[in-house]
Amino acid sequence: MTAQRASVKDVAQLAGVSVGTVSNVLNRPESVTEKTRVRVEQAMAQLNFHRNASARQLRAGVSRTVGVIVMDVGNPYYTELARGIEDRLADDDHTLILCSSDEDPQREAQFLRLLAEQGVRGVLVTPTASTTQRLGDLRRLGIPSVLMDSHSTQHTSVGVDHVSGGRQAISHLLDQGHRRILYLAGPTDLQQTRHRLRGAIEAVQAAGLDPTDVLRVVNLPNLTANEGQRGLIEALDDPGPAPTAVFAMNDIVALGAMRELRVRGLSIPRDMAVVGYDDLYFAAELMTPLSSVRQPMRQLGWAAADLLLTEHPHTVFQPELIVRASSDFRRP
Amino acid sequence: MTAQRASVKDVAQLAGVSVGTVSNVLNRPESVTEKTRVRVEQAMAQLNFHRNASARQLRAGVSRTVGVIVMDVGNPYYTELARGIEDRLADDDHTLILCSSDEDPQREAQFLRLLAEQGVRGVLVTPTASTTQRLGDLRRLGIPSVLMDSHSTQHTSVGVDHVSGGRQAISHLLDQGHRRILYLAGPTDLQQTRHRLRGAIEAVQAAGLDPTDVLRVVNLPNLTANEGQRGLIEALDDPGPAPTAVFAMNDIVALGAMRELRVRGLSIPRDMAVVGYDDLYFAAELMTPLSSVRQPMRQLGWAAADLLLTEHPHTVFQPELIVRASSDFRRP
DNA sequence: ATGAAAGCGCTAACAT
DNA sequence: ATGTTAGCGCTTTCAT
Repeated sequence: MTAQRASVKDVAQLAGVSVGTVSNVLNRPESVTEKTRVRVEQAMAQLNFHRNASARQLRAGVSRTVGVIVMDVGNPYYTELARGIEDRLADDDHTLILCSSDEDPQREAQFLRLLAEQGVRGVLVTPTASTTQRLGDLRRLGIPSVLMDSHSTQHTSVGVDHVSGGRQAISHLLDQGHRRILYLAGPTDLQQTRHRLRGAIEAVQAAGLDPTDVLRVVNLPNLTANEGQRGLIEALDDPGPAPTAVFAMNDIVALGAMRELRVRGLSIPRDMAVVGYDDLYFAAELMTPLSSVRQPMRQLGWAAADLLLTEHPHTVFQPELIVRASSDFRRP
Repeated sequence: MTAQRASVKDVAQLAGVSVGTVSNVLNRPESVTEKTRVRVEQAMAQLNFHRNASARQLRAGVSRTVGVIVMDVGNPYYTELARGIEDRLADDDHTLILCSSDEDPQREAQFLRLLAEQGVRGVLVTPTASTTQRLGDLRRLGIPSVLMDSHSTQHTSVGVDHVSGGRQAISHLLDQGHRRILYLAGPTDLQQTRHRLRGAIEAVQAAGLDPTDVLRVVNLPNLTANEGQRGLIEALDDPGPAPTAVFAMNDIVALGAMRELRVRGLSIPRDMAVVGYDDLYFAAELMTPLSSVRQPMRQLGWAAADLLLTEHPHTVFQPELIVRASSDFRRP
């Protein structure tokens, strides 16, 4: 009763053909007589045959699996990205192993090793700082990779223009009359952090102001709600003039910041305006609907997978600021 | 310059030993002289050797990968579940392939086939209706499976007591004076849908009331915010007395329902109380903080993986109602 | 302690 | 159109 896995050999035997013919039915059905094909297929069904992917890949040398490493699977932003990848991969009958680095370079390295051992067809990564070097190792193993949500001259990548995103957010806040703005940023070794800062600085300069007067940056080690809350506390408890607006690295960080504002009885956006990033699906439904910079994550994922499979180059995607109540107030 | 993957053979050659010895270094390092071990390890490092998981698995017959199929990776509830699984698997050096069935039995079947071909060590599933039969096929292939967030006498499973969850939610609403309650449910073929309904009915009966008077059920084909909104529209546009409270299948459905209430200018909880399910991390930060039934998803995932690996049985987990503003109003 | 060799299931090149 | 067979990289006896 413990029927083990049937192999091509078993199928061949039952169908009264050779293993080569079974393989042909599997891979080149047109080269097989209708009659024998049907017979083999019946044998397969009868034995509940599933081809052994390990053996197949060992022989063929290439797998139909792609590794995807995102910074945080708990963040809907990244699952949406994964969805886009999956859409594209499904078209070519590939599948995906999804890993969450949790922004931890060690975990990331661990996963890269695992994926290399699995012999994946390629790797798609939203990189942490130290990623790029390790991808060189992979490439030397013949495993291509694509950076997502990031830009690199050394590696293929699909990117979003984070400079533009930062510029849009800060321009908007400046337009609303803010002159002291807190940037709740990620770690500085994250490209997104730096690019958005650059955009922020550009926006301030374009308004004829001095960035060092206007911008205050707090770098958070993790992009969680708790960290966002902690970052805001740190900034508010600091002596000196308090900021009147917050630009958060993502909506989850913004969520934490807004929580703290509520705890302190500060009104959003009158006492403090807030702009997030990613425009997650619940942004519009928060206690104060959250302004946010929307990114086309699904398309981005699609493009990344397409780039891996076909090497068609893709252009840089553009983010778009969505203004909602959390920043919709013009300071006198 | 196109250095291909190094194999044990290459390592053996460089180290001047046999492949068997290399394998021993990998799998039984204690059976090898310190001196040769070091030499082999150096050779590995020099060649950037990664063992080929396909070959390894083909030979060994078992893989260190576990398949996980959840209903919707976009829902943080399920990614939290996946985190729990991963926690447990990492302890035994296993990894996970994460798949999202999107509540589509066809997709689910597709993934099960894929996982079988990959020869995964086991499969963990949050099942749709038709799952259980297909798991029989897997078992016949020697691949064990564990149902999560569900209960079955035919399969190993780790469950949450959804009857209790439904009972807690409805008892609370009855306590608040509600006598016409809308249950925005999932498809009836989902066990969770049925169990929570049973709990709801028990609660109504325990209050000495007639369930058919009190409860109105709308089954949603998909558990999305848009469906939740649509379901509420359907119920509100229905002639006859409108409900005064909504019990939603999950927080995302609740989100959609609350959106529609806002569109209509109805006040939560005065005009309509809302209770969700899962207690997602943003539930407390919504426009009206959402009451919700919290489930210990991370522990559940941990238990599921533990069950697969060790066959230690686990008890049924208990949900807990968290009351917030969305239902915190006693009707006169 | 180390080496030699068989074989896991499959594919593809070659033979019939 | 179908059969035969070598070999992918690894682990695991069995010798030495």
